[in-house]
Amino acid sequence: MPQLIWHHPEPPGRKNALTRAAVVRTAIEVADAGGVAALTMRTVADALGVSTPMSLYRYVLNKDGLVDLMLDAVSAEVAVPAAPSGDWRADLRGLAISLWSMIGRHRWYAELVDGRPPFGPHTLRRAAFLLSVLDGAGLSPAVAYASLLDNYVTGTAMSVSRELVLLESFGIGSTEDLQAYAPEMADDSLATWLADMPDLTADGRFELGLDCLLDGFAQRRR
Amino acid sequence: MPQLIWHHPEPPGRKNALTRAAVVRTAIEVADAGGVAALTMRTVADALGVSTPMSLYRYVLNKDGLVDLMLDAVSAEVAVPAAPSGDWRADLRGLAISLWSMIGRHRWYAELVDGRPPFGPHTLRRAAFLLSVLDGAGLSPAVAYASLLDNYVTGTAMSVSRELVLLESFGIGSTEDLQAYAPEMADDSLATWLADMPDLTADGRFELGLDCLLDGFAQRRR
DNA sequence: CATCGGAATGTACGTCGTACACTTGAATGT
DNA sequence: ACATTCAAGTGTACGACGTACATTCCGATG
Repeated sequence: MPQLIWHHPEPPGRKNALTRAAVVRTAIEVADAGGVAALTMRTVADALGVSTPMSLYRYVLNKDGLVDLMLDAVSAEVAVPAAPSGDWRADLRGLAISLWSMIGRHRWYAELVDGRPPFGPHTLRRAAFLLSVLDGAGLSPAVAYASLLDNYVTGTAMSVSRELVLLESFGIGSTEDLQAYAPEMADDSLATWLADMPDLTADGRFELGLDCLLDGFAQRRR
Repeated sequence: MPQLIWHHPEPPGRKNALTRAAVVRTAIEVADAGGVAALTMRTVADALGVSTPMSLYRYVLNKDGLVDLMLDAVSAEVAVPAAPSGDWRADLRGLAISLWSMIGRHRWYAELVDGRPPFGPHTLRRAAFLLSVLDGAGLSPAVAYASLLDNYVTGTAMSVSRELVLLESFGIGSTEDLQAYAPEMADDSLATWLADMPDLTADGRFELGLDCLLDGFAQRRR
């Protein structure tokens, strides 16, 4: 049974040693800059100025622990009101958009979050608020709606983030590029694909889907 | 600029050699049985009975190529009607559910699909049908709605699949287990989490969200 | 000033994808 | 029928990964 970082308090330091917070902060910077692929114990150690990755293990238990801490650290950036406002739809929308914009700053979040148990303190606090809003809105079982919402946000974010990586690594910047990769796309309705693309920002797509989902929620209250 | 497998036709074989189809089929079996983690050039080579992973490279170019071929091969399992039926909602629902159930048979699909460009022939055929249904339904820009739908399906599948892995690897099977991992969850509304869980199948959650989304679509036709 | 122990290091192992050189044996030309 | 060719499969090796384990270093304490 794997251990979780939440059971391992940071060891007390004697001098100006490394800090768990410093390790996590640096790891986040590394991942922000280079994506999940760049997040390596070695790169983080290098960025911290320590000479071997082994130094980090004292503070973060192992790489999964580091990831858990990173996930929870950026979770702290999503705004969680103290109590439901009474307008369930605004609360849900705000929560989702806040999560979405946090992920925009830390694209690696969407790729990592589903791979780890969601037991960090900030994560739990946000989940508690979400459930209470849903409960107050008469949407039950609340867990179902909560996971719908979260899955929608992280699923869309993941897809967008991967899309960006692909566009970049394959250098697809025009219709011609695309046709070079997929000649079959020239015919049929697929040709209209890119024609619609320009004014379709990721944010626009996200909010469209979010509002669709919330419409569906509205029709299922009781 | 990375090459794509679609530009590399299978090399002609002289005797009863390996086949691209055999490699892909075996790789799918490996991934079905052991998940993404088990999908290794070496494990596939072993399963095929060849002695080194290098033998596969003649047929699949590299691991990304193998993944592309696997993704497209299982894409062939989702039923794509020849033409829209006239009932856009039924068409969309059918397409989404068909994709969902395919992913149920090949859980690795959701984890890999967003990491590769979607240019396989079956994938393109399905996309073309999806776009034509959306176009006929007056949902435009069709690409936006198409990606919403696909992201919803794969996002939910990914989340469910990861959830299963977590449940298994952490052995969380009861409320007590959960509390052992996250003591804070005892208080607040979080306690109700597991209480609702029992009769919440993954399929149920999926269809609930799908219908919410489609409700939202319905309100946006023109 | 000696010693103790926590902090950081260095080395090493097994895994991954895959580059590259090599062997082997069936199909081909005469 | 035999020699030649070249594709199919093999073997070895490299750099990167996570991380186990033993070792060194150095500041705080007796």
